[in-house]
Amino acid sequence: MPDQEMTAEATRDAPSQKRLRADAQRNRDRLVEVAAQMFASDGVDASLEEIAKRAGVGIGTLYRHFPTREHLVEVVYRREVEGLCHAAEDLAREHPADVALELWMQRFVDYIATKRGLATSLRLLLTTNSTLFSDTSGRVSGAMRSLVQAAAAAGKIRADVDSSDVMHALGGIYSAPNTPDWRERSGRLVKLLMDGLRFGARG
Amino acid sequence: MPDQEMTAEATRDAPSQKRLRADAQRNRDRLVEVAAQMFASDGVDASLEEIAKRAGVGIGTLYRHFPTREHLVEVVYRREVEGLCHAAEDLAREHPADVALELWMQRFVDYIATKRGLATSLRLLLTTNSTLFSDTSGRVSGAMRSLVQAAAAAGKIRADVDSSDVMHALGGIYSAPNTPDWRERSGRLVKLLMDGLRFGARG
DNA sequence: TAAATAAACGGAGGCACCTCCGCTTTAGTG
DNA sequence: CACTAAAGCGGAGGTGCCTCCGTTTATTTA
Repeated sequence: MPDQEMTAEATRDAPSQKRLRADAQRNRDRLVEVAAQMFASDGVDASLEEIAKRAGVGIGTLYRHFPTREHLVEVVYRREVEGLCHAAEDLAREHPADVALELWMQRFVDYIATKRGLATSLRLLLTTNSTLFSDTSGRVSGAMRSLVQAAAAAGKIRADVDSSDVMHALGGIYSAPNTPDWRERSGRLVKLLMDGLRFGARG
Repeated sequence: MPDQEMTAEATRDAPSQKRLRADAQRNRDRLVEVAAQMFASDGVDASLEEIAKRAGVGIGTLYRHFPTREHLVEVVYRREVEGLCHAAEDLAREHPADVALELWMQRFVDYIATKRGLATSLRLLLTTNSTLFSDTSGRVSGAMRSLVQAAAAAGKIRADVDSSDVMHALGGIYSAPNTPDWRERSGRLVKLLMDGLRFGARG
């Protein structure tokens, strides 16, 4: 068996599959956009009919583009990761290396917040569609690595740390309970971590 | 935190929780009975309304007893395991040790068949409610162990095998694809295994 | 045995899911 | 442009989920 299922390949902005008609593309984009908001605010069980309505399309259109809820979740998730990785590049361009790293980590917290919301649905996806996990976690840690290395090379943070250590330090965010003050606590954790990283930097 | 959630404790026939009113107990039993059949034939996504109807109760009654689909699945699953373990004792009493073992393994195949049907829903349960898994897998392998040891002691099968090896041999059944002829193939596997076990027995 | 009360019942109703197919729009072609 | 085939749209409708609450029934008490 050459490839098993071909679940939801097209990441959309790369026209890898087939050129969509302009209106179809527009609708699809809006759906993903709205779904991302809804999933973030209401959890993955957000009503698909509501998503369709807010995107200004019929429920049929939603289902044509995303045959199951999981398809939609996957696309949103990939988009989230994509955004996170892009942000790393942009931040690196526009800020001093250590600031870029800090801002990115704050953004990472947002990302985790989304991911927690998606958790239940993702659990299913990640066991089924295991490439999804390796794909994305690889990309994310890659982004972090380049930020850390850049900051270290610029002397903005100490040189004796490995990006995987930093990643590991952020791990605390995952395991922390989902309390209402989770967001603030995580923010403080990032600041603290940055202090630790800056301490003893040569720059 | 002493105990986390207390999900669906009462296994029913042990009045561990609270004495139910006679009619309530009757309805509950019927629901579980019907659900077991329906899950087996239609998969875990069987319609709950249909289950209620066939059990001759209203949908409200079903939901009072089992607030979520998962609760119902869990009870059915536990009941399945219970039955399997009881069967081990009964068979051991009524048949020569090796025959008992063989019959039980055939029954084990049926059990797996159910479990596969339940797989999707169970996956969720088994990650959430981890005691469920350790509970049941312990009980099952315990039942198998006593059958194997009895047969070995009686000289009906060779003595140089461990029950965990037999368990492991049955593992092939799990991983085998879910083809239509799965049942027959599994049946033959059991026979084959028994031949292997009997070979060289002193009895 | 009759009355009182707590427990259980059941199904209507509201909401979400998803399919199906007649209608509309787009992107080519002459 | 006008025309047409293909692509896309959308929402009605059938089904299942789950809650809520007025009605029924088992059990207790007198």
